[in-house]
Amino acid sequence: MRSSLKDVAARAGVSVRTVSNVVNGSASVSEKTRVRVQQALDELGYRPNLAARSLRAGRTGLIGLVIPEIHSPYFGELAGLLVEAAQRRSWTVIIDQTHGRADEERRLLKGTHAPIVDGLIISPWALDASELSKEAGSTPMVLLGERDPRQVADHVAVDNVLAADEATRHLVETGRRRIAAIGPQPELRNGTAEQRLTGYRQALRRAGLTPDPVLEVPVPTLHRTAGARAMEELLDRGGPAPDAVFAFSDELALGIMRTARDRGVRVPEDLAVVGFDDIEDGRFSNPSLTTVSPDKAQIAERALQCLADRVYSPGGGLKGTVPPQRITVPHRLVVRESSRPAEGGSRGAGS
Amino acid sequence: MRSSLKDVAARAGVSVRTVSNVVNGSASVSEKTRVRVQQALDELGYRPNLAARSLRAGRTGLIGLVIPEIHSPYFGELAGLLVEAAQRRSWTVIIDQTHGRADEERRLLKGTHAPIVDGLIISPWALDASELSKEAGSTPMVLLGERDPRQVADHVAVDNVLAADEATRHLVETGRRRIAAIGPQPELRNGTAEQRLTGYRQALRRAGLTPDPVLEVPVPTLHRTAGARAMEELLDRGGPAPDAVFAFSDELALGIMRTARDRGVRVPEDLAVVGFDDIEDGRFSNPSLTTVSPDKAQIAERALQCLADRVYSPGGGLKGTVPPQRITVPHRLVVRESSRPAEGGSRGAGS
DNA sequence: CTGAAAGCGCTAACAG
DNA sequence: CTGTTAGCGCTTTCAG
Repeated sequence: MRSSLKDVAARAGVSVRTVSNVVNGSASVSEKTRVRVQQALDELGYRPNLAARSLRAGRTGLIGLVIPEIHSPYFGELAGLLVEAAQRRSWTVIIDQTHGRADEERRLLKGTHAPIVDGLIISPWALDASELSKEAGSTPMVLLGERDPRQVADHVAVDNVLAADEATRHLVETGRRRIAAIGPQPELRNGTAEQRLTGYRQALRRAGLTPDPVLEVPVPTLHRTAGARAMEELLDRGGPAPDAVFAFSDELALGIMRTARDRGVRVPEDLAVVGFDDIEDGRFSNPSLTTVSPDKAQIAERALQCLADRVYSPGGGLKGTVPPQRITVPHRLVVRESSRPAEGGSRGAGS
Repeated sequence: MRSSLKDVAARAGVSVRTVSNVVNGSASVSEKTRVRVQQALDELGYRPNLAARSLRAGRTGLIGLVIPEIHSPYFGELAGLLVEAAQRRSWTVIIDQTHGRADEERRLLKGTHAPIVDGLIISPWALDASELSKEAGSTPMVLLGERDPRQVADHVAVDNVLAADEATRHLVETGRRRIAAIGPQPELRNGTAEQRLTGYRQALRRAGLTPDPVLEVPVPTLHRTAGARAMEELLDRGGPAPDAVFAFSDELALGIMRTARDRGVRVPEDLAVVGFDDIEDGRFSNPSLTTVSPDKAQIAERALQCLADRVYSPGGGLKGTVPPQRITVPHRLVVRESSRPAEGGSRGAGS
């Protein structure tokens, strides 16, 4: 059995109050007793009981991270960064996956963990912001990469329109003309794909090109398989082949490159490819992948900052007095082999 | 403010005891009062306070997952599966990363979360089993992929010696003779790399080949970069070039293939490559990667089963009466393009 | 079938 | 500077 404050107090011949003070440094304790108590603490291997502490404090020190899937490279990297940022603030992270399903998003917000976490960070796919905030009740919540017209919660995201515009412009500037967009997800309530589509079209128009619906290929998921399949579709449609693709995620892009290879389409000579997310695979793929790189560390840091602002402030709850924030995190375009102008072929390491 | 049992009781005009019974179905309640209480419950949107419940029960419903890094593809996939398996048992998972550092492994076991979790699943790199069990104290613990001569804790792992043997044999059978092993990690206390090396040598000897120390390249980590660097080293050493590589992880293998490409070494024609882990990237890489595929779902399931056996049994603690188990999970060799006999070239999808 | 009350371990208000 | 004690919300023993 683990020893409690009472046990330690008995052993040190002081009251629990004093022991508590020593443990937390909450009030001044005479050096003599402090040493004695510390010794008893060590001897008994005292560890505070978190449940009791939470019950008292009304806070658990846990925050929930709700994402579509842990094993996806993008969310995996993000989750890792969030766990570390949380650690710095003495928070512990509970991770849950929704697989992008509405019922799971709903369940995780209200049912399973809402009562136990101090706050939530969620990357929603199926639910829109107002429904999310309804489910979350009064638990402070930060949305990742979600559009929220009515501003009901805090947001942290890159400027998706701008980023997609830059990616597309890069393709235009390297001489591409039939630029496809693989990644729109009409069924999702998440605005991300929509924003990237907007940026893509915007860049085309600015370059004097007309967006062609045939070149906009929707996908059911952002996985490699979906990318591979979408590319097959695109090639099978007949008509003039695309000479570039802007993929809404790196995973899609990797699937696209796989299909290209299977069909004898050379990347980047015949087809330039740009992805989004800057996952590690893309740095080592063959060819290496040009991509939009969001500052993930900053996403993690700012999201936690938002939560902290609410959890530790009096009127901080979601329905409290702290106004919802919209935080835009920087991104940059990383050019690698998959979109290099066709001069040196595909051989050779990227810089 | 969230409503408590007392609030509900007051509203329904009954005692807290009765409300508690309705919530938990723990004793029989007359239909009439049950309905009345249920109504009060709904009206107030009652949610049990987990902290209080844990304080009472002495259990938190949380389990800790301690892995080197969340964002690695292998651990990401495993973490996802564990979270789901835990959900089925009404457990919630806390994930922490050690980056393979001894101090982090120690800290996470004893300091930060040990007091709050009901059990631990750990994939150790830096600490050996007996030190781990010392740090964990009496918290039930399951080790993933770790050798433990003194059997101080439960284990779940594939048969690494056998798996490495099979992978190497496959290379021998497709006509390779100078087979390198990239992945030994002498500094790590984790026995995994060592076991894979044993299996590799064993297969070579059985085929009448003599293990050559020059072909055994140690690595500092299991990342792509380390693989790329190790391959460069191997090629720069001079002497006859290897015609195959057994990499101790898929990530290493992907780095190796990257270097091969940069150096003009064709895979699989000039160099066959086999990895370990069966991560998703390997299915979409160019060429696709032959690998040893451990049954990850079963690893997750069995690990949780072990924990459940201890947490829910009277003498179940780590130092209790339940004897430590050693569970071996199945694996299979998945042959893809990277090790195909050099006949059809690298073009064409793998089956 | 239901009520009263003890107590899980901790913190903090109140005394001394 | 330190002891005493109430009470966080819940489960459960003991009565009725």
